[in-house]
Amino acid sequence: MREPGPGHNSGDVGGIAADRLRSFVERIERLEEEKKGIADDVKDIYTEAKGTGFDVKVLREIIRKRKQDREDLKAHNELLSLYCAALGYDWLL
Amino acid sequence: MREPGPGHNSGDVGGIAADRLRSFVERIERLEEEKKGIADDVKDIYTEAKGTGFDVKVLREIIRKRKQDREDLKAHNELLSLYCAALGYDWLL
Amino acid sequence: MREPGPGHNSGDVGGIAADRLRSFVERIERLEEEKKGIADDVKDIYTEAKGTGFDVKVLREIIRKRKQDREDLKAHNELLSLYCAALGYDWLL
Amino acid sequence: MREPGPGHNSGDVGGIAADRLRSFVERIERLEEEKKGIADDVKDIYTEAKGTGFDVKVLREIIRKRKQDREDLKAHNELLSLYCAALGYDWLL
DNA sequence: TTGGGTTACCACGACC
DNA sequence: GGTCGTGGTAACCCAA
Repeated sequence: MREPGPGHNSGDVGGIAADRLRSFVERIERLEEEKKGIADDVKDIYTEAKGTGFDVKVLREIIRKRKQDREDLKAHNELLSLYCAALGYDWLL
Repeated sequence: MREPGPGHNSGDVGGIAADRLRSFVERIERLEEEKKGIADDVKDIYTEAKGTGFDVKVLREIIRKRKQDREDLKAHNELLSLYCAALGYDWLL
Repeated sequence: MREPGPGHNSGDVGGIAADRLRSFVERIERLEEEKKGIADDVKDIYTEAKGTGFDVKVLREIIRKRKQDREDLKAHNELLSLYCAALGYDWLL
Repeated sequence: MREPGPGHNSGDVGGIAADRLRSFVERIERLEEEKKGIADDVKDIYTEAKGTGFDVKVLREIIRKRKQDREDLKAHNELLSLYCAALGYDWLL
């Protein structure tokens, strides 16, 4: 059949590469699913921690703080690199 | 050593199961990293789609709408039409 | 007093026009506060609209779309239709 | 004319209180405009500061840090209130 | 069980 | 094109 029925267009449709487009959609949705799975795992861990008697809110704060510390450190290092580069002190890194 | 040195507490500290807590933190941070990796992959796909000539914003809208419940989407669209009609904003649809 | 006490530098400090800088900070923070106040007012209106029975999400969508350029909106909608047609996702519109 | 022409509905339309709805839209858009005006003012100040020789990025960081300090302080005080309430030490505040 | 407040994530737009 | 800041949406938690 040269003209696929409704619900599944395989060639160009209105000048659009339908297959290509569908492929993008599927790849993205597949990854989004994976991501959601992981997010659920994280949630489970928080739940488990709570069940063990830990305060979830505090735990979240620890995770958050650690993350921002890492980011600050990263920013710091980048600045350092920048300055060293500007000063010709690359050997210092 | 019964009293671990600073920087690495292994037993109960102030009545807290430090190992346990550390384990939670590490598991969560590990998963968060994975999650970020996937998010980056998704971003790459959007970039690729853009390079192929697709409109990323429209693509995102399709992905977003597809993960909504069909009934909810239908109800939302109808309400939107209704409001626009009431306001004389039909050009907006 | 040539050497202002700690906590309030009025002249040049380390070659920096401290007063000037402080003035900028204060003016900005003042405006930011105003901005926040208005943002809160907006939120209140949405709440009020909700209380009157309107769907806030739809209302937000109208506001959002109205501040887009008409031509851009038209182009976007057309592209969306096109993609959906190509994918057989017409139910999504 | 009891039936207003297209573009301006004043009574109930499709069971919708059009006037009410339009009023919400207008109030919100009015405030959003004000907000934008203020945001522009802020931008101008940054521009002015830049013209005076200040590093805008650093200035932004100062504003940001001060804001988060205020928020941390707020959080701290709330926690303090909470604990005092829990302990019956309200007189301490 | 649901509604409302809070929080975190994510996408969009502005600026550089 | 890359970054930053902001706004919206959805998830989670608590209270009723």
